[in-house]
Amino acid sequence: MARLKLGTRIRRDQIAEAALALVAERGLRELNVAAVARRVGLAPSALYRHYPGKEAVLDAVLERVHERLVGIVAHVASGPGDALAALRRLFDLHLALVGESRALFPVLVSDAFQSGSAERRRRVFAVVSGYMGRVAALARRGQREGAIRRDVAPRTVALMFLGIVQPPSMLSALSGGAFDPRRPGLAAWRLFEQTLRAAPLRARRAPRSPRPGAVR
Amino acid sequence: MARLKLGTRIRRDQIAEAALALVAERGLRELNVAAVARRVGLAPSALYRHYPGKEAVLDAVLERVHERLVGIVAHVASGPGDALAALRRLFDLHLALVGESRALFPVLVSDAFQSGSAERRRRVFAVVSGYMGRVAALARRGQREGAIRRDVAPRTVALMFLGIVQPPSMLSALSGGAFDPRRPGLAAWRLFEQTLRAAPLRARRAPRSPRPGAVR
DNA sequence: TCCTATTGTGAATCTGCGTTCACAACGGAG
DNA sequence: CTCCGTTGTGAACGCAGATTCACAATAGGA
Repeated sequence: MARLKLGTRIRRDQIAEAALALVAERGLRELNVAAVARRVGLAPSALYRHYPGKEAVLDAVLERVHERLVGIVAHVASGPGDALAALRRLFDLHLALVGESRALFPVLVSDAFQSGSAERRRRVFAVVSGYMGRVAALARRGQREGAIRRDVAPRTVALMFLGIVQPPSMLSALSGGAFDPRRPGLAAWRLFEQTLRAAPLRARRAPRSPRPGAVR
Repeated sequence: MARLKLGTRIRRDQIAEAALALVAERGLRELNVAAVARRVGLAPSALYRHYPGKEAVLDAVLERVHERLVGIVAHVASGPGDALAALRRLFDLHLALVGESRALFPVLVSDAFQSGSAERRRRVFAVVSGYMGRVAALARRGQREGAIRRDVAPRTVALMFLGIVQPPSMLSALSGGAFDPRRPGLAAWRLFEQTLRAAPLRARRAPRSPRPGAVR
């Protein structure tokens, strides 16, 4: 083994990064301490100098995914155009991520389903709802800008956004890449986008009355 | 242990049923041969008289879930009303199932993500796309009936349907029941339903020309 | 009733994996 | 240069769970 000695701050980073990459490349099944250690260039036992155990490593991975998701939304939101354009970019980014990282996000959610630990489920739940909260905020901005109809709750928009992204991702990951999520995903996206825009056009005719079809 | 001796046909059924129930109640983590055998009233070793191994049991469970899904769609499709009403019932059934069976379906999908076996992934993929195919067929019927707009590919409808159902299910399962999928799910559904109905009304004005907003 | 294939049992085995431990090597502070 | 806390190592331990095996009990036909 490499006899290099590094500070624990650096090692923690390396280990989390290696674990993240392993999950992305080979799935959670392959995530054992031995594999992570090998990837970093350490003996398995060395890992315990920097993390109390495997669970803690997984927590660190989850934390990274969380940061990544938050970062992506922030990046997309700060780009040009209205909120709807930002959502579209988010959609593209999401599908691209699935292609290169083997549905890392669904994989972590999957783990939460199986892990007996209620604590881990709570954490994953927090990450997902945090993400949805940010998407909802983007939707709210879109409503203020007039790009998105106002008779839909921002949370509903976020939920549906997730619904547009998730199934294509899932199918792509399940098929091992044989199923290309771009095409069917895009069709669903177009319909979604069209739906989000639709109402304001009609709303101009009857500006005030809360129409019976309103969704809240 | 119960000294009862039964034919292998019956035992296979019992074992698959017990495994299915275990997954639904406690998740995949708890699905070990010992637990399954205990539930059937057998010693763990007896299980191997009827299945070659644990993998085969899981396959049988997947098969049952497949049958159940197909059955649900068939049941819903044979009910009263148009295809849109049937889809609505399917939506309700799905959410109800999540409540009582701890997101059995996502759990199996989750397993496929983690299982190294490409064979299992293929099987789960087949089940999911089979299900989607049937939903698409329902959507096609809806288009023939005039209940669903015709400028959307049936497969896109099926994909979006899955997208409407999946996120609420996931959040509910993750939160351990604290998150009630009914309310936000229903809001998304209403928007979805409204979207599916919308176009034909506008199409009457310009019956022929493939409008630019058409989604295929 | 007896016989035999089938089904059931408990103990033993095997394996993968997380974790611990006693000891060695490193590297910066003094 | 020396010392000591930090980091790294290989071997060993413990455990959980799948699988095997030699043997016992059962059921149904001859």
